[in-house]
Amino acid sequence: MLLVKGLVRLKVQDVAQLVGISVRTLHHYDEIGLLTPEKDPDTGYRDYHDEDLTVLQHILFFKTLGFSLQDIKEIIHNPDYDQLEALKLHRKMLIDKRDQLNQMLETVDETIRAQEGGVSMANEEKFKGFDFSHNPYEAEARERWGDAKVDEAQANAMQMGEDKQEQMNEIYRELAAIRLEDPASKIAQDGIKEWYDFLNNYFTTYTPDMFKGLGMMYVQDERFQKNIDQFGDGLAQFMSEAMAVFADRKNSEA
Amino acid sequence: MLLVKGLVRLKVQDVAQLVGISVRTLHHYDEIGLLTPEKDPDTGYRDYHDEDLTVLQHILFFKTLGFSLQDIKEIIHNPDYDQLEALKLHRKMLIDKRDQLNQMLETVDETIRAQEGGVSMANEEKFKGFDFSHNPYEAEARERWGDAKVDEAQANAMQMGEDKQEQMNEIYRELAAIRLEDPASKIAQDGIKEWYDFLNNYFTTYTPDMFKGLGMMYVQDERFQKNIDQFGDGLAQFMSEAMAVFADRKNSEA
DNA sequence: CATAATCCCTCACGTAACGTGAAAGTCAAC
DNA sequence: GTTGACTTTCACGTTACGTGAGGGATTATG
Repeated sequence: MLLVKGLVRLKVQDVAQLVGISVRTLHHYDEIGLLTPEKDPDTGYRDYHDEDLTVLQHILFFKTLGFSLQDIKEIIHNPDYDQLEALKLHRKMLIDKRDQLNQMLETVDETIRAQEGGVSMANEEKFKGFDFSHNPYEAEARERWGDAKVDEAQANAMQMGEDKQEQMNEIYRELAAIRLEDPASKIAQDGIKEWYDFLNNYFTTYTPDMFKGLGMMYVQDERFQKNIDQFGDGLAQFMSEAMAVFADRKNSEA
Repeated sequence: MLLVKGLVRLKVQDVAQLVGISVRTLHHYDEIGLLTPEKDPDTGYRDYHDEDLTVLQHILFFKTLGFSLQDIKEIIHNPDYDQLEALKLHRKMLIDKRDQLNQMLETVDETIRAQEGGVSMANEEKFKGFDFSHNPYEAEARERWGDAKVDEAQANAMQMGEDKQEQMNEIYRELAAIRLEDPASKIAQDGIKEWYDFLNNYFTTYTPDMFKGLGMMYVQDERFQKNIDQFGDGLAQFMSEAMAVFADRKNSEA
Protein backbone atom coordinates (compact mmCIF):
# COMPACT_ATOMS: atom_id res chain seq x y z
CA MET A 1 0.00 0.00 0.00
CA LEU A 2 2.21 2.71 -1.25
CA LEU A 3 1.24 6.28 -1.08
CA VAL A 4 1.33 8.78 -3.85
CA LYS A 5 4.49 8.60 -5.87
CA GLY A 6 7.37 10.58 -4.62
CA LEU A 7 5.91 11.07 -1.22
CA VAL A 8 7.37 8.04 0.43
CA ARG A 9 10.67 8.33 2.20
CA LEU A 10 11.32 5.40 4.43
CA LYS A 11 14.22 4.45 6.60
CA VAL A 12 15.71 1.00 6.66
CA GLN A 13 13.71 -0.35 9.51
CA ASP A 14 10.45 0.93 8.07
CA VAL A 15 11.11 -0.88 4.85
CA ALA A 16 12.30 -3.97 6.66
CA GLN A 17 9.13 -4.21 8.70
CA LEU A 18 6.96 -3.33 5.74
CA VAL A 19 8.07 -6.26 3.67
CA GLY A 20 9.11 -8.54 6.48
CA ILE A 21 12.86 -8.80 5.99
CA SER A 22 15.79 -7.79 8.17
CA VAL A 23 17.64 -4.50 8.17
CA ARG A 24 20.83 -6.42 7.56
CA THR A 25 19.31 -7.85 4.41
CA LEU A 26 18.67 -4.37 3.08
CA HIS A 27 22.20 -3.39 3.97
CA HIS A 28 23.38 -6.43 2.13
CA TYR A 29 21.37 -5.64 -0.97
CA ASP A 30 22.89 -2.20 -0.88
CA GLU A 31 26.38 -3.63 -0.51
CA ILE A 32 26.08 -5.85 -3.54
CA GLY A 33 24.43 -3.14 -5.58
CA LEU A 34 21.10 -4.89 -5.82
CA LEU A 35 19.03 -2.21 -4.18
CA THR A 36 20.80 1.08 -3.63
CA PRO A 37 18.63 3.78 -2.12
CA GLU A 38 19.61 7.40 -1.93
CA LYS A 39 21.52 8.46 1.12
CA ASP A 40 21.01 11.59 3.12
CA PRO A 41 24.23 13.52 2.57
CA ASP A 42 24.19 14.80 6.15
CA THR A 43 23.33 11.79 8.21
CA GLY A 44 24.25 9.05 5.75
CA TYR A 45 20.88 7.44 6.40
CA ARG A 46 19.45 5.31 3.64
CA ASP A 47 16.39 6.86 2.06
CA TYR A 48 13.97 4.46 0.40
CA HIS A 49 11.42 5.83 -2.09
CA ASP A 50 8.48 4.05 -3.58
CA GLU A 51 10.48 3.10 -6.66
CA ASP A 52 12.90 1.33 -4.38
CA LEU A 53 10.01 -0.55 -2.88
CA THR A 54 8.82 -1.62 -6.29
CA VAL A 55 12.25 -2.95 -7.12
CA LEU A 56 12.31 -4.67 -3.75
CA GLN A 57 9.07 -6.42 -4.60
CA HIS A 58 10.62 -7.71 -7.78
CA ILE A 59 13.64 -8.89 -5.89
CA LEU A 60 11.58 -10.75 -3.33
CA PHE A 61 9.49 -12.31 -6.02
CA PHE A 62 12.46 -13.75 -7.81
CA LYS A 63 13.82 -14.87 -4.50
CA THR A 64 10.74 -16.96 -3.84
CA LEU A 65 11.49 -18.57 -7.17
CA GLY A 66 14.89 -19.51 -5.85
CA PHE A 67 16.99 -17.23 -8.04
CA SER A 68 20.35 -16.18 -6.69
CA LEU A 69 20.88 -12.53 -5.89
CA GLN A 70 23.38 -12.25 -8.70
CA ASP A 71 20.84 -13.58 -11.18
CA ILE A 72 18.22 -11.25 -9.83
CA LYS A 73 20.60 -8.37 -10.25
CA GLU A 74 20.99 -9.15 -13.93
CA ILE A 75 17.33 -9.72 -14.47
CA ILE A 76 16.37 -6.46 -12.85
CA HIS A 77 19.10 -4.14 -13.97
CA ASN A 78 19.32 -5.49 -17.48
CA PRO A 79 16.28 -4.70 -19.59
CA ASP A 80 17.75 -6.73 -22.43
CA TYR A 81 17.89 -9.77 -20.23
CA ASP A 82 15.58 -12.46 -21.48
CA GLN A 83 13.35 -13.04 -18.51
CA LEU A 84 11.39 -15.79 -20.18
CA GLU A 85 14.54 -17.68 -21.02
CA ALA A 86 15.78 -17.24 -17.49
CA LEU A 87 12.53 -18.56 -16.12
CA LYS A 88 12.61 -21.62 -18.35
CA LEU A 89 16.16 -22.39 -17.47
CA HIS A 90 15.38 -21.96 -13.85
CA ARG A 91 12.42 -24.28 -14.23
CA LYS A 92 14.74 -27.02 -15.36
CA MET A 93 16.92 -26.46 -12.35
CA LEU A 94 13.95 -26.74 -10.04
CA ILE A 95 12.79 -29.95 -11.67
CA ASP A 96 16.23 -31.46 -11.33
CA LYS A 97 16.35 -30.51 -7.71
CA ARG A 98 12.95 -31.97 -7.09
CA ASP A 99 13.90 -35.22 -8.81
CA GLN A 100 16.98 -35.38 -6.66
CA LEU A 101 14.88 -34.88 -3.56
CA ASN A 102 12.49 -37.60 -4.63
CA GLN A 103 15.39 -39.94 -5.13
CA MET A 104 16.66 -39.08 -1.67
CA LEU A 105 13.22 -39.65 -0.22
CA GLU A 106 12.95 -43.08 -1.80
CA THR A 107 16.27 -44.07 -0.38
CA VAL A 108 15.41 -42.79 3.04
CA ASP A 109 12.12 -44.65 2.97
CA GLU A 110 13.86 -47.81 1.91
CA THR A 111 16.32 -47.42 4.71
CA ILE A 112 13.63 -46.77 7.26
CA ARG A 113 11.75 -49.84 6.14
CA ALA A 114 14.90 -51.88 6.38
CA GLN A 115 15.60 -50.63 9.88
CA GLU A 116 12.05 -51.06 11.08
CA GLY A 117 11.16 -54.36 9.47
CA GLY A 118 14.33 -56.09 10.45
CA VAL A 119 14.52 -57.11 6.79
CA SER A 120 14.59 -60.63 5.55
CA MET A 121 17.59 -62.75 6.27
CA ALA A 122 18.74 -62.60 2.70
CA ASN A 123 18.96 -58.86 2.84
CA GLU A 124 20.08 -58.53 6.38
CA GLU A 125 23.68 -58.43 5.44
CA LYS A 126 23.06 -55.98 2.68
CA PHE A 127 21.53 -53.62 5.16
CA LYS A 128 23.83 -54.35 7.98
CA GLY A 129 25.47 -50.99 7.82
CA PHE A 130 23.04 -49.38 5.50
CA ASP A 131 21.92 -49.85 1.99
CA PHE A 132 25.03 -49.28 0.00
CA SER A 133 23.36 -49.99 -3.25
CA HIS A 134 23.31 -46.23 -3.37
CA ASN A 135 27.00 -45.75 -3.18
CA PRO A 136 29.43 -43.44 -4.89
CA TYR A 137 30.24 -46.03 -7.51
CA GLU A 138 26.70 -46.20 -8.66
CA ALA A 139 26.37 -42.87 -10.37
CA GLU A 140 29.33 -43.43 -12.61
CA ALA A 141 28.38 -46.97 -13.32
CA ARG A 142 24.90 -45.96 -14.33
CA GLU A 143 26.27 -43.46 -16.75
CA ARG A 144 28.25 -46.13 -18.52
CA TRP A 145 26.00 -49.13 -18.48
CA GLY A 146 22.60 -47.82 -17.75
CA ASP A 147 20.63 -48.89 -14.76
CA ALA A 148 21.82 -52.45 -14.57
CA LYS A 149 23.14 -52.87 -11.07
CA VAL A 150 26.41 -53.95 -12.45
CA ASP A 151 28.39 -52.69 -9.54
CA GLU A 152 26.22 -53.78 -6.72
CA ALA A 153 28.43 -56.68 -5.92
CA GLN A 154 31.39 -54.43 -5.55
CA ALA A 155 29.43 -52.07 -3.40
CA ASN A 156 28.28 -54.81 -1.16
CA ALA A 157 31.69 -56.26 -1.04
CA MET A 158 32.75 -53.27 0.92
CA GLN A 159 30.26 -54.14 3.62
CA MET A 160 30.30 -57.87 3.68
CA GLY A 161 31.60 -60.11 6.40
CA GLU A 162 35.19 -61.13 6.67
CA ASP A 163 34.50 -64.69 5.68
CA LYS A 164 33.19 -63.74 2.26
CA GLN A 165 35.78 -61.08 1.92
CA GLU A 166 38.36 -63.77 2.35
CA GLN A 167 36.58 -65.94 -0.19
CA MET A 168 36.73 -63.09 -2.65
CA ASN A 169 40.37 -62.52 -2.03
CA GLU A 170 41.02 -66.19 -2.51
CA ILE A 171 39.44 -66.08 -5.93
CA TYR A 172 41.40 -62.98 -6.81
CA ARG A 173 44.60 -64.74 -5.86
CA GLU A 174 43.67 -67.78 -7.90
CA LEU A 175 42.97 -65.63 -10.90
CA ALA A 176 46.14 -63.65 -10.37
CA ALA A 177 48.09 -66.87 -10.54
CA ILE A 178 46.77 -67.64 -14.00
CA ARG A 179 46.54 -64.13 -15.28
CA LEU A 180 49.18 -64.70 -17.94
CA GLU A 181 47.18 -67.45 -19.62
CA ASP A 182 44.92 -66.84 -22.57
CA PRO A 183 41.65 -65.38 -21.20
CA ALA A 184 39.77 -67.74 -23.50
CA SER A 185 41.61 -70.82 -22.30
CA LYS A 186 39.87 -73.46 -20.23
CA ILE A 187 41.84 -72.72 -17.12
CA ALA A 188 40.99 -69.03 -17.37
CA GLN A 189 37.33 -69.68 -18.07
CA ASP A 190 37.13 -72.12 -15.19
CA GLY A 191 38.59 -69.52 -12.90
CA ILE A 192 36.27 -66.83 -14.10
CA LYS A 193 33.30 -69.16 -13.66
CA GLU A 194 34.17 -69.34 -9.98
CA TRP A 195 34.01 -65.61 -9.88
CA TYR A 196 30.69 -65.60 -11.71
CA ASP A 197 29.19 -68.17 -9.37
CA PHE A 198 30.48 -66.41 -6.34
CA LEU A 199 28.87 -63.14 -7.34
CA ASN A 200 25.60 -64.81 -8.25
CA ASN A 201 25.46 -66.69 -5.00
CA TYR A 202 26.08 -63.80 -2.73
CA PHE A 203 24.82 -60.81 -4.61
CA THR A 204 22.62 -59.93 -7.53
CA THR A 205 21.97 -62.38 -10.27
CA TYR A 206 24.06 -61.26 -13.17
CA THR A 207 22.96 -61.65 -16.72
CA PRO A 208 25.90 -62.44 -19.00
CA ASP A 209 25.75 -58.92 -20.37
CA MET A 210 25.88 -57.41 -16.94
CA PHE A 211 28.77 -59.63 -16.08
CA LYS A 212 30.55 -58.47 -19.19
CA GLY A 213 29.79 -54.88 -18.28
CA LEU A 214 31.19 -55.41 -14.83
CA GLY A 215 34.37 -56.70 -16.42
CA MET A 216 34.61 -53.66 -18.64
CA MET A 217 34.35 -51.50 -15.62
CA TYR A 218 37.35 -53.24 -14.12
CA VAL A 219 39.59 -51.74 -16.75
CA GLN A 220 37.78 -48.56 -17.61
CA ASP A 221 37.47 -47.37 -14.08
CA GLU A 222 40.88 -46.84 -12.64
CA ARG A 223 39.52 -46.98 -9.14
CA PHE A 224 38.58 -50.60 -9.62
CA GLN A 225 41.56 -51.38 -11.73
CA LYS A 226 43.99 -50.11 -9.17
CA ASN A 227 42.50 -52.27 -6.49
CA ILE A 228 42.28 -55.41 -8.53
CA ASP A 229 45.79 -55.03 -9.79
CA GLN A 230 47.04 -55.15 -6.25
CA PHE A 231 46.66 -58.89 -6.53
CA GLY A 232 48.80 -58.91 -9.61
CA ASP A 233 49.70 -56.59 -12.41
CA GLY A 234 47.31 -56.81 -15.27
CA LEU A 235 44.76 -58.84 -13.36
CA ALA A 236 41.98 -56.37 -14.08
CA GLN A 237 42.69 -56.52 -17.79
CA PHE A 238 42.83 -60.31 -17.71
CA MET A 239 39.58 -60.62 -15.79
CA SER A 240 37.89 -58.16 -18.05
CA GLU A 241 38.76 -60.16 -21.15
CA ALA A 242 37.95 -63.47 -19.56
CA MET A 243 34.62 -62.17 -18.36
CA ALA A 244 33.80 -60.96 -21.85
CA VAL A 245 34.57 -64.36 -23.36
CA PHE A 246 32.62 -66.07 -20.61
CA ALA A 247 29.60 -63.86 -21.17
CA ASP A 248 29.67 -64.24 -24.93
CA ARG A 249 29.83 -68.02 -24.67
CA LYS A 250 27.04 -68.02 -22.13
CA ASN A 251 24.96 -65.93 -24.47
CA SER A 252 25.52 -68.15 -27.48
CA GLU A 253 24.67 -71.19 -25.35
CA ALA A 254 21.12 -70.09 -25.11
CA MET B 1 36.50 -54.05 -2.94
CA LEU B 2 38.59 -53.89 0.11
CA LEU B 3 41.33 -56.27 0.77
CA VAL B 4 41.93 -58.28 3.86
CA LYS B 5 41.51 -56.25 6.98
CA GLY B 6 44.49 -54.37 8.12
CA LEU B 7 46.32 -54.71 4.88
CA VAL B 8 45.07 -51.56 3.26
CA ARG B 9 47.03 -48.38 3.71
CA LEU B 10 46.00 -45.74 1.27
CA LYS B 11 47.05 -42.18 0.77
CA VAL B 12 44.65 -39.35 0.30
CA GLN B 13 44.55 -39.41 -3.44
CA ASP B 14 44.05 -43.15 -3.56
CA VAL B 15 41.03 -42.84 -1.32
CA ALA B 16 39.76 -39.84 -3.19
CA GLN B 17 39.87 -41.63 -6.53
CA LEU B 18 38.51 -44.80 -5.05
CA VAL B 19 35.29 -43.24 -3.85
CA GLY B 20 35.18 -40.36 -6.29
CA ILE B 21 35.61 -37.36 -4.05
CA SER B 22 38.30 -34.70 -3.85
CA VAL B 23 41.44 -34.68 -1.75
CA ARG B 24 40.32 -31.41 -0.27
CA THR B 25 37.12 -33.05 0.88
CA LEU B 26 39.10 -35.66 2.78
CA HIS B 27 41.21 -32.92 4.28
CA HIS B 28 38.04 -31.16 5.27
CA TYR B 29 36.59 -34.25 6.91
CA ASP B 30 39.80 -34.56 8.83
CA GLU B 31 39.69 -30.92 9.87
CA ILE B 32 36.21 -31.17 11.31
CA GLY B 33 36.94 -34.49 12.96
CA LEU B 34 34.58 -36.48 10.81
CA LEU B 35 37.14 -38.85 9.39
CA THR B 36 40.55 -38.72 11.02
CA PRO B 37 43.01 -41.23 9.65
CA GLU B 38 46.30 -42.04 11.27
CA LYS B 39 49.23 -39.96 10.26
CA ASP B 40 52.72 -41.14 9.54
CA PRO B 41 54.78 -39.59 12.34
CA ASP B 42 57.70 -38.98 9.98
CA THR B 43 56.08 -37.57 6.87
CA GLY B 44 52.81 -36.39 8.29
CA TYR B 45 51.02 -38.18 5.46
CA ARG B 46 47.48 -39.31 6.12
CA ASP B 47 47.18 -43.07 6.29
CA TYR B 48 43.76 -44.50 5.52
CA HIS B 49 42.96 -48.07 6.57
CA ASP B 50 40.00 -50.14 5.58
CA GLU B 51 38.10 -49.13 8.70
CA ASP B 52 38.44 -45.54 7.57
CA LEU B 53 37.00 -46.53 4.22
CA THR B 54 34.06 -48.18 5.89
CA VAL B 55 33.37 -45.04 7.87
CA LEU B 56 33.74 -43.03 4.70
CA GLN B 57 31.09 -45.17 3.04
CA HIS B 58 28.72 -44.39 5.86
CA ILE B 59 29.50 -40.73 5.57
CA LEU B 60 28.84 -40.67 1.86
CA PHE B 61 25.66 -42.60 2.29
CA PHE B 62 24.23 -40.13 4.74
CA LYS B 63 25.39 -37.36 2.50
CA THR B 64 23.31 -38.67 -0.37
CA LEU B 65 20.42 -38.48 2.05
CA GLY B 66 21.17 -34.82 2.50
CA PHE B 67 22.37 -34.92 6.08
CA SER B 68 24.76 -32.20 7.19
CA LEU B 69 28.28 -33.17 8.09
CA GLN B 70 27.61 -32.22 11.69
CA ASP B 71 24.61 -34.53 11.82
CA ILE B 72 26.61 -37.29 10.20
CA LYS B 73 29.29 -36.80 12.79
CA GLU B 74 26.81 -37.41 15.57
CA ILE B 75 25.18 -40.32 13.86
CA ILE B 76 28.46 -42.06 13.22
CA HIS B 77 30.39 -41.31 16.35
CA ASN B 78 27.50 -41.76 18.70
CA PRO B 79 26.36 -45.37 18.98
CA ASP B 80 23.53 -44.29 21.26
CA TYR B 81 22.21 -42.01 18.59
CA ASP B 82 18.82 -43.12 17.37
CA GLN B 83 19.41 -43.59 13.69
CA LEU B 84 15.83 -44.50 12.94
CA GLU B 85 14.58 -41.38 14.64
CA ALA B 86 17.11 -39.31 12.73
CA LEU B 87 15.99 -40.86 9.47
CA LYS B 88 12.35 -40.15 10.15
CA LEU B 89 13.02 -36.60 11.13
CA HIS B 90 15.11 -36.14 8.08
CA ARG B 91 12.35 -37.61 5.97
CA LYS B 92 10.06 -34.85 7.11
CA MET B 93 12.62 -32.26 6.16
CA LEU B 94 12.93 -33.72 2.71
CA ILE B 95 9.20 -33.74 2.20
CA ASP B 96 8.96 -30.12 3.25
CA LYS B 97 11.71 -29.18 0.88
CA ARG B 98 10.07 -31.02 -1.95
CA ASP B 99 6.74 -29.35 -1.27
CA GLN B 100 8.48 -26.01 -1.32
CA LEU B 101 10.08 -26.85 -4.63
CA ASN B 102 6.75 -27.89 -6.06
CA GLN B 103 5.26 -24.62 -4.94
CA MET B 104 8.08 -22.76 -6.60
CA LEU B 105 7.63 -24.76 -9.76
CA GLU B 106 3.95 -23.94 -9.92
CA THR B 107 4.67 -20.29 -9.57
CA VAL B 108 7.37 -20.37 -12.20
CA ASP B 109 5.05 -22.21 -14.57
CA GLU B 110 2.32 -19.69 -13.95
CA THR B 111 4.71 -16.89 -14.64
CA ILE B 112 6.00 -18.50 -17.80
CA ARG B 113 2.45 -19.00 -19.04
CA ALA B 114 1.66 -15.40 -18.26
CA GLN B 115 4.71 -14.19 -20.12
CA GLU B 116 4.18 -16.46 -23.09
CA GLY B 117 0.45 -16.28 -23.48
CA GLY B 118 0.21 -12.55 -23.14
CA VAL B 119 -2.47 -13.25 -20.52
CA SER B 120 -6.02 -12.10 -20.72
CA MET B 121 -6.76 -8.41 -20.39
CA ALA B 122 -8.24 -8.89 -16.96
CA ASN B 123 -5.06 -10.34 -15.61
CA GLU B 124 -2.68 -8.27 -17.58
CA GLU B 125 -2.35 -5.73 -14.89
CA LYS B 126 -1.91 -8.33 -12.25
CA PHE B 127 0.96 -9.79 -14.14
CA LYS B 128 2.33 -6.54 -15.34
CA GLY B 129 5.41 -6.81 -13.23
CA PHE B 130 4.97 -10.34 -12.14
CA ASP B 131 2.49 -12.22 -10.11
CA PHE B 132 2.65 -10.53 -6.78
CA SER B 133 0.00 -12.69 -5.30
CA HIS B 134 3.03 -14.45 -3.92
CA ASN B 135 4.35 -11.55 -1.97
CA PRO B 136 5.91 -11.21 1.42
CA TYR B 137 2.63 -10.29 3.05
CA GLU B 138 1.04 -13.49 2.02
CA ALA B 139 2.78 -15.93 4.29
CA GLU B 140 1.88 -14.08 7.45
CA ALA B 141 -1.66 -13.46 6.32
CA ARG B 142 -2.19 -17.10 5.58
CA GLU B 143 -1.04 -18.02 9.04
CA ARG B 144 -3.69 -15.86 10.57
CA TRP B 145 -6.66 -16.31 8.33
CA GLY B 146 -5.95 -19.43 6.41
CA ASP B 147 -5.80 -19.46 2.70
CA ALA B 148 -8.38 -16.81 2.05
CA LYS B 149 -6.64 -14.32 -0.14
CA VAL B 150 -7.36 -11.66 2.31
CA ASP B 151 -4.34 -9.62 1.45
CA GLU B 152 -4.34 -9.89 -2.27
CA ALA B 153 -5.79 -6.47 -2.66
CA GLN B 154 -3.01 -4.98 -0.67
CA ALA B 155 -0.47 -6.93 -2.63
CA ASN B 156 -1.88 -5.79 -5.88
CA ALA B 157 -2.15 -2.30 -4.63
CA MET B 158 1.57 -2.13 -4.62
CA GLN B 159 1.60 -2.78 -8.31
CA MET B 160 -1.47 -1.06 -9.57
CA GLY B 161 -1.63 1.94 -11.77
CA GLU B 162 -1.44 5.44 -10.44
CA ASP B 163 -5.07 6.11 -11.18
CA LYS B 164 -6.28 3.40 -8.86
CA GLN B 165 -3.63 4.23 -6.39
CA GLU B 166 -5.01 7.71 -6.26
CA GLN B 167 -8.54 6.36 -5.91
CA MET B 168 -7.39 4.34 -2.95
CA ASN B 169 -5.72 7.29 -1.35
CA GLU B 170 -8.85 9.33 -1.87
CA ILE B 171 -10.89 6.80 0.03
CA TYR B 172 -8.30 6.70 2.77
CA ARG B 173 -8.49 10.45 3.10
CA GLU B 174 -12.27 10.39 3.22
CA LEU B 175 -12.20 7.79 5.93
CA ALA B 176 -9.52 9.67 7.81
CA ALA B 177 -11.81 12.70 7.89
CA ILE B 178 -14.53 10.77 9.66
CA ARG B 179 -12.33 8.50 11.73
CA LEU B 180 -13.51 10.03 15.00
CA GLU B 181 -17.11 9.06 14.38
CA ASP B 182 -18.65 5.90 15.74
CA PRO B 183 -17.58 3.05 13.46
CA ALA B 184 -21.16 1.76 13.51
CA SER B 185 -22.63 5.12 12.48
CA LYS B 186 -24.18 5.59 9.08
CA ILE B 187 -21.50 7.95 7.87
CA ALA B 188 -18.80 5.48 8.86
CA GLN B 189 -20.61 2.55 7.31
CA ASP B 190 -21.19 4.49 4.12
CA GLY B 191 -17.52 5.29 3.94
CA ILE B 192 -16.48 1.73 4.58
CA LYS B 193 -18.88 0.53 1.92
CA GLU B 194 -16.97 2.59 -0.58
CA TRP B 195 -13.85 0.78 0.50
CA TYR B 196 -15.59 -2.56 0.23
CA ASP B 197 -16.89 -1.81 -3.24
CA PHE B 198 -13.56 -0.50 -4.38
CA LEU B 199 -11.77 -3.67 -3.33
CA ASN B 200 -14.43 -5.88 -4.85
CA ASN B 201 -14.35 -4.01 -8.11
CA TYR B 202 -10.68 -4.04 -8.64
CA PHE B 203 -9.48 -7.09 -6.81
CA THR B 204 -10.76 -10.33 -5.37
CA THR B 205 -14.36 -10.70 -4.36
CA TYR B 206 -14.37 -10.49 -0.63
CA THR B 207 -16.77 -12.45 1.49
CA PRO B 208 -17.87 -10.48 4.53
CA ASP B 209 -15.69 -12.67 6.71
CA MET B 210 -12.67 -12.06 4.56
CA PHE B 211 -13.37 -8.36 4.66
CA LYS B 212 -13.55 -8.53 8.41
CA GLY B 213 -10.31 -10.47 8.49
CA LEU B 214 -8.67 -7.89 6.33
CA GLY B 215 -9.75 -5.24 8.80
CA MET B 216 -8.31 -7.19 11.68
CA MET B 217 -5.03 -7.34 9.86
CA TYR B 218 -4.97 -3.57 9.68
CA VAL B 219 -4.54 -3.34 13.41
CA GLN B 220 -2.80 -6.58 14.20
CA ASP B 221 -0.10 -6.13 11.63
CA GLU B 222 1.92 -3.08 12.47
CA ARG B 223 3.24 -2.90 8.94
CA PHE B 224 -0.24 -2.20 7.65
CA GLN B 225 -1.22 -0.12 10.60
CA LYS B 226 1.72 2.16 10.25
CA ASN B 227 0.94 2.86 6.64
CA ILE B 228 -2.74 3.39 7.09
CA ASP B 229 -2.23 5.67 10.05
CA GLN B 230 -0.19 7.96 7.86
CA PHE B 231 -3.50 9.26 6.62
CA GLY B 232 -4.56 9.98 10.15
CA ASP B 233 -3.87 8.70 13.61
CA GLY B 234 -6.10 5.81 14.56
CA LEU B 235 -7.43 5.32 11.05
CA ALA B 236 -6.44 1.67 11.00
CA GLN B 237 -8.27 1.04 14.25
CA PHE B 238 -11.32 2.90 13.01
CA MET B 239 -11.41 1.05 9.70
CA SER B 240 -10.95 -2.26 11.42
CA GLU B 241 -13.95 -1.69 13.66
CA ALA B 242 -16.08 -0.29 10.88
CA MET B 243 -15.23 -3.20 8.64
CA ALA B 244 -16.19 -5.66 11.37
CA VAL B 245 -19.59 -3.98 11.83
CA PHE B 246 -20.09 -3.86 8.08
CA ALA B 247 -19.30 -7.52 7.69
CA ASP B 248 -21.50 -8.60 10.57
CA ARG B 249 -24.47 -6.67 9.19
CA LYS B 250 -23.83 -8.06 5.73
CA ASN B 251 -23.81 -11.54 7.19
CA SER B 252 -27.01 -11.12 9.12
CA GLU B 253 -28.68 -9.69 6.00
CA ALA B 254 -28.47 -13.04 4.34
C1' DC C 1 17.09 21.18 27.78
C1' DA C 2 19.73 17.30 29.35
C1' DT C 3 19.68 12.55 29.28
C1' DA C 4 18.16 8.10 27.97
C1' DA C 5 16.25 5.13 24.67
C1' DT C 6 16.21 4.23 19.83
C1' DC C 7 17.73 4.21 15.46
C1' DC C 8 21.29 4.93 12.06
C1' DC C 9 25.94 4.00 10.19
C1' DT C 10 30.22 1.12 9.05
C1' DC C 11 33.35 -2.49 9.88
C1' DA C 12 34.10 -7.24 10.31
C1' DC C 13 33.88 -11.98 11.79
C1' DG C 14 30.84 -16.37 11.53
C1' DT C 15 28.11 -19.77 8.88
C1' DA C 16 28.52 -24.93 5.33
C1' DA C 17 31.17 -27.53 2.60
C1' DC C 18 34.37 -27.41 0.39
C1' DG C 19 37.34 -24.98 -4.24
C1' DT C 20 41.45 -23.07 -5.34
C1' DG C 21 45.87 -21.66 -5.31
C1' DA C 22 50.46 -20.89 -2.50
C1' DA C 23 54.59 -22.27 -0.18
C1' DA C 24 57.19 -26.04 1.23
C1' DG C 25 58.45 -30.86 2.38
C1' DT C 26 58.58 -36.03 0.45
C1' DC C 27 58.96 -39.76 -2.73
C1' DA C 28 60.03 -42.43 -6.96
C1' DA C 29 62.24 -42.15 -11.17
C1' DC C 30 65.76 -40.78 -14.41
C1' DG D 1 70.78 -34.65 -8.20
C1' DT D 2 67.10 -33.01 -10.37
C1' DT D 3 62.50 -33.42 -12.26
C1' DG D 4 57.70 -34.60 -11.61
C1' DA D 5 54.07 -36.19 -8.85
C1' DC D 6 52.53 -36.31 -4.47
C1' DT D 7 52.04 -34.75 0.27
C1' DT D 8 51.44 -31.28 3.99
C1' DT D 9 49.52 -26.80 6.17
C1' DC D 10 47.80 -22.26 5.80
C1' DA D 11 44.37 -19.24 4.17
C1' DC D 12 41.26 -16.68 1.30
C1' DG D 13 36.83 -17.18 -1.77
C1' DT D 14 32.05 -18.69 -2.16
C1' DT D 15 26.20 -17.44 -0.66
C1' DA D 16 23.10 -14.67 1.81
C1' DC D 17 22.91 -12.90 5.23
C1' DG D 18 23.27 -13.18 11.31
C1' DT D 19 25.27 -11.11 14.97
C1' DG D 20 27.50 -8.17 17.74
C1' DA D 21 30.99 -3.91 18.23
C1' DG D 22 31.83 0.81 18.32
C1' DG D 23 30.20 5.33 17.57
C1' DG D 24 27.17 9.23 15.78
C1' DA D 25 22.06 11.01 15.12
C1' DT D 26 17.13 11.33 16.23
C1' DT D 27 13.34 11.00 19.26
C1' DA D 28 11.04 10.56 23.75
C1' DT D 29 10.79 11.68 28.43
C1' DG D 30 11.67 13.92 32.82
